[in-house]
Amino acid sequence: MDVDLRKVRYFVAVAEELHFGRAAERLHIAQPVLSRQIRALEDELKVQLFVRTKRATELTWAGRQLLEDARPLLASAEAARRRVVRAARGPKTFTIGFMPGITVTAAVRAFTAQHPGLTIELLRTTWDDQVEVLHDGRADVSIVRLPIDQQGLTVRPLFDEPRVAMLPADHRLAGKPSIEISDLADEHLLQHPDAVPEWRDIASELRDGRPRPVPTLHNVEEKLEHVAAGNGISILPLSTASFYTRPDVVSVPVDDLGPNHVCLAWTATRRSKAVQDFADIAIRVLKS
Amino acid sequence: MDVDLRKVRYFVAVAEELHFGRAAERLHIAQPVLSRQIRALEDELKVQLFVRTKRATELTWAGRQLLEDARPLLASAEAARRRVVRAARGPKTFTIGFMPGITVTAAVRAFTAQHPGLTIELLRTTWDDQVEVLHDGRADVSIVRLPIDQQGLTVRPLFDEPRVAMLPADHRLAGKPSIEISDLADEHLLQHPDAVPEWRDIASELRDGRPRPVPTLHNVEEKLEHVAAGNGISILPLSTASFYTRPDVVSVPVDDLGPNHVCLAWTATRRSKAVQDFADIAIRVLKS
DNA sequence: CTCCCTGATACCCCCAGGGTATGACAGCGC
DNA sequence: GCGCTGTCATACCCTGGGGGTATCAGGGAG
Repeated sequence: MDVDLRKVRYFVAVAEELHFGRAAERLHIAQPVLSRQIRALEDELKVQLFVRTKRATELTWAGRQLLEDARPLLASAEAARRRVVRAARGPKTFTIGFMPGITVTAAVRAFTAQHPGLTIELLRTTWDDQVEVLHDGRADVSIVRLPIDQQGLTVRPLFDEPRVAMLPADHRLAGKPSIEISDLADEHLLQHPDAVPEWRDIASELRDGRPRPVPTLHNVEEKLEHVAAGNGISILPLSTASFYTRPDVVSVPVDDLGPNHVCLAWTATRRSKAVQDFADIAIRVLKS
Repeated sequence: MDVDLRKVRYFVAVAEELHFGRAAERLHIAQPVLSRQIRALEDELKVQLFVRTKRATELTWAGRQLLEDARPLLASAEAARRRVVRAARGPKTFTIGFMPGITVTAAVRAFTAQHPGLTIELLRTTWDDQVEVLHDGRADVSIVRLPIDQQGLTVRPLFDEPRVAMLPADHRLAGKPSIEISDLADEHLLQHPDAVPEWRDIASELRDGRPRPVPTLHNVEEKLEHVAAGNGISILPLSTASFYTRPDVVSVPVDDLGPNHVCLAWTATRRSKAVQDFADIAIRVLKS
């Protein structure tokens, strides 16, 4: 009748390892058990998932299809579970994720007025986990900065805001009224290249596409610390830049840098009146 | 570890019936078994899902949350299963749902050229099942006519097309160069009111909101048969209207009727290169 | 030809999911 | 107040399936 999620999880392990022994080890079960579970799954679906030749294991087309579907399925099961556990705590709570520098007060106020019985929680996110908190059920909605992986999410645009370059106070460009991206071509960018798509182009043009290693800096404070130390520069949305101020770092407008798109996102598979209401309010209140 | 989908299904039955006995009957299992399974689910999640007073069963907040998440979860499990079974058939097939009257040839051509190894199947849908085929895994993408329930789907607009009124050839308005919605206020509309949102307004204005019973007509042929018989009128997108022609039914443009929005939709939780590629091509080729 | 690597098979144990019979308790009718 | 009824929980049994270990079977490498 229903597929067994345990078997699906086992399947994913085998599909990823392409090796029953290693997969079994990873799952902390014995190899024969795993062989039998996979065979049981194949029997249930009446479909062959792997071609086992002696000496090699590989996926069939059906297996590829299942692998494609399995991960989101397991993820949404896990997210549902987390949401249920969370819901048990309060009469009803509603968690809003937000990136630092974004002001959600107005939307929260209006939403509270409309849902007096609801406990509203705020969850500060970073660029890395702004989407993750939705998938794992930690937040009901999240105010995100593009670009994000929109996979499995419903995303509604709220507003755009300009981005600025953060430079050490003693940098040669510090104090200029405005600069262009190409002025920064030789600088080391202290963030994931996806966060600043424009960078890829100038970087590959000017440096032959040799990407410099990107340090993993997960929050603004750390980035600014490195900027101040002269290890590189950072591109930030204006509101974030003006939220974190320190004397040894200055911000400079960049003429030809596209704006940062701020959106509201939530899990696409959920229909909840609260989520819908919040979306309506946020779009009305925050949309520029 | 993973939630058991069987238990979740059982939970949904109890949550819907709010009665263990009836739910058990619906599930074709004995009532004590169901009681025990629900309790096991509660223990697993370490959360109370129902408040059982003698004489009544109702949901806790956690239960409400689970009910909200459970149905999409079960649906996506079922859809994944169907897709896997389908994938077992061919080396790789890609199924495109479409509403009658929509020409997909151009997009399919371009897509075939890009994916020579892929077998492309076309699945004709109706207004009722255009979304269903996505949720149950019968199609990978579907070309839909709004309004639809966008729950769980990613929807990209393709183009708009005008809609016309289909009238019996001997109707008093037949042959007019164009009419307005209000001219049709007294007519019986032979389709689901959601399909023609403008209707609700004039219907409630002019007839005190008493909705006439809507016959369940699932395809265009049946609708036109009834139109010809004088049982009512129908609103159709222009391309559909010109696709089905018969001498005893005529089409008349309606000035103040909004256009029909044609979109491409697919399941939001899926990331597949094929789906993404088709979306890019369809938007490029079909977008007006 | 032999050895090793890898998945499959055989067999055991035990728990969980199915069943039936019955209990406990609230509300209602008389 | 007593008994009836409706409803969920408890007690107990049986079977199947998921976990384990020991071992087999077959292909490649040397």
